[in-house]
Amino acid sequence: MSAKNLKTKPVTKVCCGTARDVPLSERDADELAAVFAALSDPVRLRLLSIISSAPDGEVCACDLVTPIGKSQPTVSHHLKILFEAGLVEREKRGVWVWYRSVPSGLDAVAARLR
Amino acid sequence: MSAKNLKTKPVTKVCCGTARDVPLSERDADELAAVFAALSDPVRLRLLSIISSAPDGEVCACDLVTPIGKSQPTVSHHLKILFEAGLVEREKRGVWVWYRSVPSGLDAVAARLR
DNA sequence: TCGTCGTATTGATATTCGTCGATGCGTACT
DNA sequence: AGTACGCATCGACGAATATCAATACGACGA
Repeated sequence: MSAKNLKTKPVTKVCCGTARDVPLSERDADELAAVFAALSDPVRLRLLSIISSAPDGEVCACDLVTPIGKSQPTVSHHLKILFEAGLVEREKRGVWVWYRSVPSGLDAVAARLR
Repeated sequence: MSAKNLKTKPVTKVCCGTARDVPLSERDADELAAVFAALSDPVRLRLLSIISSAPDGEVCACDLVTPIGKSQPTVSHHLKILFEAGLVEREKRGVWVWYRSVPSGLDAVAARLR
């Protein structure tokens, strides 16, 4: 027997609830999970951290390989994942590619945790 | 040649910085990544959502299998991951196990995104 | 038009992860 | 004791992921 029968039926709120008042739809859960997946790797968190803490707000990809301590293809791979998740943006200037963080990307995630 | 040489050297702040002023250490990155990994699955996000939005603040595990639409071992597996990440707590009462969300767990994560 | 340099992509491999059937464990009821 | 039920664990399998060497792509300079 389900324990649900031992309690009064929960009242469904119609509108104006916060994120914690109504369960996530499967679609929303998929989208949120995709962003969290992009944040679930220590290398990507460190990349994002280095980029976000840059004095100029941007970092050349060439300056990311050494501090991360992984191969260039690996760093490029992680940067691509961050980019596709909307957490960083990139701009090619000459031979170099410069990465900037997208604050609204993190803010959107943080907002859904409250 | 590194692009770093084309710019003035960044000034290192000594204290009182926010999370975005100083890059994450590898240890911190590992810890943060572990929590994000727990949040990177749609099933776990829906479980957390259902538990957080419960009127009584707690949900019996027996009432989580059907809405999730996965097998009982799978749901149990995901609940274990949420538990070990410090995102939910559990209490066994008789035959049933009741799950509650741990708001401070999510708050700690949200705080590190700002 | 070469050759060089920075970056992205490809291919391959080892590891991790999500899922479920089967099983074990503990509790409650008869 | 014996049965039934809820939950966790185990074992196995397919899928996804992190990593790197090799290579391709583009832009610059000689």
